[in-house]
Amino acid sequence: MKNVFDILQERGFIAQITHEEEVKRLLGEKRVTFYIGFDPTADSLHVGHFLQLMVMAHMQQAGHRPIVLVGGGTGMVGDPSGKNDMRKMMTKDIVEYNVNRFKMQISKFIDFSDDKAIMADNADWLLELNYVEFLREVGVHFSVNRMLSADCFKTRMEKGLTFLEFNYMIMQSYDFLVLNRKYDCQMQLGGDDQWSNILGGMDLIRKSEGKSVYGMTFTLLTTSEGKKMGKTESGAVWLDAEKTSPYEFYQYWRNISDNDVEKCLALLTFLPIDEVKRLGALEDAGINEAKAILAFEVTKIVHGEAEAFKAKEATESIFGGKGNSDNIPFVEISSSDLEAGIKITDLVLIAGLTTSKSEARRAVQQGGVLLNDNKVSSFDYVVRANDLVDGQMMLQKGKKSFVRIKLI
RNA sequence: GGGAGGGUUCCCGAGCGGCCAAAGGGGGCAGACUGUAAAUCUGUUAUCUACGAUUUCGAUGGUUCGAAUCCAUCUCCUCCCA
Repeated sequence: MKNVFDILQERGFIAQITHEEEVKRLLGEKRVTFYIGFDPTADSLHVGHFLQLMVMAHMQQAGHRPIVLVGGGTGMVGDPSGKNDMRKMMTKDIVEYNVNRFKMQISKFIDFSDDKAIMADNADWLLELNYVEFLREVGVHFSVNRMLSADCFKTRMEKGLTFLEFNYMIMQSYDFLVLNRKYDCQMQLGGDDQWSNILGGMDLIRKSEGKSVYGMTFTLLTTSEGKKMGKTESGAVWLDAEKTSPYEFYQYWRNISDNDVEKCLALLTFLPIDEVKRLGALEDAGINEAKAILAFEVTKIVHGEAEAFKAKEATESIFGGKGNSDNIPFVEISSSDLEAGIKITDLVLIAGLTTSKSEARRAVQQGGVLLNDNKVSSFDYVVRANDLVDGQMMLQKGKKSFVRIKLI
């Protein structure tokens, strides 16, 4: 059986690693307990978290034991790494709410049965710390000079850094120590922006326990243009179906840039690496087809096969003229409203294709709104019952946004 | 604690009494070209009961016929000194 380290490496996950040889040996030898932390900065996981979950899944498949650490405590402070400005402080209630959402979502991806994985929340130990005791036990081991020279504080040295945030690194380091004592956790993994924080924890464990532990970071999901992946005009791409529908989710990957196809296939799907390479090397129509596979596979992992299939069918129906149009997202309007006549701008707004009537109006003026495949020529147009085709209407804005209008 | 500078529309950043819904850039959206890609070009980018009206320039109150622009108080941020 292949060492999971090699798998992660050939798929392009690994960015930095503390002791390559030791880690590789360790992972090949025995069951290793490792952890990744997730701070509850929002009420849903997003694509960046998904990458971390994929790593966990690979590790778990190789027989190692993941600890999912939810940051109910660290979330109260906020990680300054790589941030230009201080995050807004979240209230306790929001943090708690988000923590619960995270726990629910994560349990869909990781198998927690039979002690195969552990869920922990650092609120359990961070919130009740005694300040002076903590300083004496943990604080002594940190050199402020060294911390300040850490890369993750660089940008903040210019713009200002509060003591609150400065402590984040120490809290995260302490997490590692606690998990090491409690579960014999030997590795911390994370996004590459977590490198400094991970090193902090390793140092702390070495100094206070005299034990060697390891750290590994993963490449951040960026587009070939260097932007963070998983952002759209309407915000992040969420894993929560309520916040980003499976169809939208599918579409995001279907529209990915040519240059990013191979990377995404390797990182975000379980397709064999040879297949990934083959698909990534395709050109023209081929690479376009590879995107369909990518979209399907990723959607399948996140939302399940049935939803992935629906998204695919909807897509084929819209863009390929075949397939089942029943799966295209829809909104419902009442037949009495339709009887009275609905202005096209209102309909566009109801359908969620724009966020204001002004925007809807502009879209119509620019020739960007189509009703049942016909360009709507005037924003004064009133939609009536005779616009129904087979009892419904297809409303389109631009080239890619489609919504069915159904009657209730 | 003292001093200096600053908070402008999604973001950056001009404006410093009327010509300001506010230059320019980025981003977004739409159109052309395409492969639901990238690049490029064009238009557009507060809201609405829309040739007009309403709300926006950290907050509140004031001066003025009229304020993003002036004054007062508050608040937050950055820098320098302690």
